[in-house]
Amino acid sequence: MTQTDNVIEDETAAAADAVADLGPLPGLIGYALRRAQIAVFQDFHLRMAADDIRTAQYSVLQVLKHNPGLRQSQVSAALGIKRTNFVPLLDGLEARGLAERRGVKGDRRAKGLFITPDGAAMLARLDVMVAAHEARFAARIGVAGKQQLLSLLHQLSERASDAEA
Amino acid sequence: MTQTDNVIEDETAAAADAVADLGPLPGLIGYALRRAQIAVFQDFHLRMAADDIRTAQYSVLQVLKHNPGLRQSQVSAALGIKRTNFVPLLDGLEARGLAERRGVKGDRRAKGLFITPDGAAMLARLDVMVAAHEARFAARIGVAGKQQLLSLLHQLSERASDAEA
DNA sequence: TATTGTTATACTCTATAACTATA
DNA sequence: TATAGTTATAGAGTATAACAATA
Repeated sequence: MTQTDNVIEDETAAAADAVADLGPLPGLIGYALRRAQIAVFQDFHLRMAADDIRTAQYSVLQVLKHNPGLRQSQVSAALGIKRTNFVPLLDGLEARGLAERRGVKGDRRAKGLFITPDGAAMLARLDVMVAAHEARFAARIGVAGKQQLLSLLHQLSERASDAEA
Repeated sequence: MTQTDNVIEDETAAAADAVADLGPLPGLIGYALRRAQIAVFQDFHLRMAADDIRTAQYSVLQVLKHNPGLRQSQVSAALGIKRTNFVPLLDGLEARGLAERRGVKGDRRAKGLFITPDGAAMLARLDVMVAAHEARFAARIGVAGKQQLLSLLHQLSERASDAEA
């Protein structure tokens, strides 16, 4: 019957551009950011699926490694995670023996967070995969391109000055 | 008594960098993308809050404007939204009189989507705010920086070639 | 049989209020 | 009275399975 020029059969991604006119969307920073983030995170999650680790969990392990004993609230704040949502996140890591809560001398309310030996071993393995993941995308834009990109992204996420509209 | 005025108690963002060592995270493309996307989308949502419009809704209105009569599945695919999740999204726009489903001649299963006059008027107003939003972030990185950024982001979200690892 | 739109459902992420035990 | 961690909960966003009508 109606045999339209149906080129791509990919249901979710990519097929987009060919089918419909997206208007001003591709020229918007936010739209391009979202698309790129989906592509990058998809690859990340695929590589981490075997170890059942998500981006937030990986980030927490990194912060614990670099800041042993930091208080729970400070860790969550450093990663932009609400302390209330951070509780079950850390529960999961602790239940798997990858992280640990310990008491803090001088303040019995607070808890200092630590990465366990098992967690450190896990993180070392993850870092290998993250390096491969990172290299994949760095290869697309080159070393100079990656530095340019990180610089631009950092400027976008910098706290807005009060002088701005 | 406790006069907690409208001063923003910045619990989540920004305070991060000073407190903790984030290790390799700031050097990762994915982490920088996520941070930038949060900053940009936060501004977008703040500006659109008064009109109760989200990014996905704005995107749909744009696609309907530029592709009147496109089938529902094609619109959702163009935006990377699963057709099953697209149903309630469009329901919302239709209930507000901003978009419309019409029958398609030749295929009584399909529905062609259209933006209504009210939707077009709404979109025109939104576009003014989106322009201001976009200008805010473009100002941070300059015109050349924005073009560089869009180019780099596009390269990252391009469909991976089979040649890649 | 396959496709279009739909319903139901579940899981993750994120956000708010309120509790506890300390300070 | 305020703070650190916690619980409960609700709302988005996103995922899969299955159905009815139609092709």
